[in-house]
Amino acid sequence: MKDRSAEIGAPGPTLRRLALYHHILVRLRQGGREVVSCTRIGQELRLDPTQVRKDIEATGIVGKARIGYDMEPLIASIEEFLGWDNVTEAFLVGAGALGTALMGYEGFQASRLSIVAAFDKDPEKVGRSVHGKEILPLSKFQDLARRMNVHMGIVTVPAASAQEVAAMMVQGGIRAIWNFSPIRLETPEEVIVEDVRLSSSLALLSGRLTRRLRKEREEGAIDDDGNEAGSKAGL
Amino acid sequence: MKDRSAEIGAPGPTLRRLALYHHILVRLRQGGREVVSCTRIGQELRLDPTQVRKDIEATGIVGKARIGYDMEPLIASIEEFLGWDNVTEAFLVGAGALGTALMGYEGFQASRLSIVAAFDKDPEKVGRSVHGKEILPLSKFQDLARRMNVHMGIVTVPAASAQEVAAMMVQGGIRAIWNFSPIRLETPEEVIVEDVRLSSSLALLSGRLTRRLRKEREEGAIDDDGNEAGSKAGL
DNA sequence: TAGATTGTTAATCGATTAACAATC
DNA sequence: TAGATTGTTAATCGATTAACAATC
Repeated sequence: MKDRSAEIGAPGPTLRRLALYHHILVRLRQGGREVVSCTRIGQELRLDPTQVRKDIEATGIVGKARIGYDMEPLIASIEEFLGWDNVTEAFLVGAGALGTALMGYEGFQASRLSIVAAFDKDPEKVGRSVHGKEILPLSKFQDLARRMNVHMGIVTVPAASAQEVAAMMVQGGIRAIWNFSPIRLETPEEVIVEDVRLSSSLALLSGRLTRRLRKEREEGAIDDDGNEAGSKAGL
Repeated sequence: MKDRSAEIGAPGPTLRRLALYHHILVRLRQGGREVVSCTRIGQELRLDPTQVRKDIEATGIVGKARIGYDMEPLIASIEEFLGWDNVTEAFLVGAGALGTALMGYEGFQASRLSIVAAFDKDPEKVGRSVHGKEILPLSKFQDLARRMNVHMGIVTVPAASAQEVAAMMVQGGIRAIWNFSPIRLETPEEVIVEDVRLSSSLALLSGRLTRRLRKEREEGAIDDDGNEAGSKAGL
């Protein structure tokens, strides 16, 4: 009865891990490997083999007991499940540092993401070309998105304009938004939003680092004449 | 007895959300607001107020029943908890598209992250300057990191060299690594690693988008002479 | 055959959400 | 005072991990 509507097909953590498996499998295939077990994949990523199995099961493929999975069908199955079997075309809005980087990023080959156009509201930027693609004015977004049947939008504008850009994307028929801004986008439920929150990621890292360093400083400061009192037996 | 060692102070989700709260609070403060309740923060982010309260509680601050929290101490408390009360200096390795973008990224002001130097192994890049900072050769990393007491490293090199770079960082005394490569870094347990997996994030988005579009196409294809049979009452 | 691995069900774990007394 | 909100404990939920039969 409950339909969160975000949960299509598989839970988020599974989708995310499948991308990691894919990366490893492609590497193993290059090394000439033709079969692979969940145990093996789990070793590479330090994940529980049962978890790997469940994730792979979600893609619908069946393996062979005692052997594992045939490499080619497994990779194909993951690619189909992630939509990486065909090119996904996307429009990017916000040709700043981050947007420009994404346009030139080499890491999207596996996913076959193709950023086919970039838009910016800054007249200074419009007309310039980034990684071989001309930056277009925002006014052309909606018409082009519909005509070219582009369903994915990438938001790399500052927080202040992100909501406005998202609304425009929805108007242009965009169905999935990759959001690099730090705000929560309000969108109709038929639109899928995935947030990349760099500041949250950094918060985790800096929060833990700070606490660790503070703690060590405190421990080291018990004795203040150079002896590091709090440290465990030196390794 | 169990010490996962990653769980210092607060669970990951809490740290991540605190960054979101911080962003909203700063905005509300700019608007002149002097107190704020968890209910209010929750509304902005569509989060359960109880969850917001628990997260805030983790920072150690106490509020006032019926009122909420005083804005200034609350922001200060979050900043202290995340280590955002002081500048964190970081070294970045890999001056490609992504690395360059991070160096010029405007979104790090709140966290007071300062990327003080960038390194690259490509002699072509070494010596050039990016956003006002000269790119240095990898060979200088360890010595500089120790001399300047830099504890955070940012990895924006391709997968193939990421492990090698991480090892070098550890050797240079780096204690926290922000990893943008798609591989799992092997590091001693005193090093904190936070992965930003763009391909996993994209997998989630493209996987769901693909399944949704495929499903709609199937539904729409029941009747193939132009009537969109599967669609719900048009809005 | 022996044993590693799949497929699947059950138990555990941790995070989220609900409930409610205390309070200003 | 009334009622919104904090602080805190209990219940729920979903994801991870463990257990184990089937199998090649």
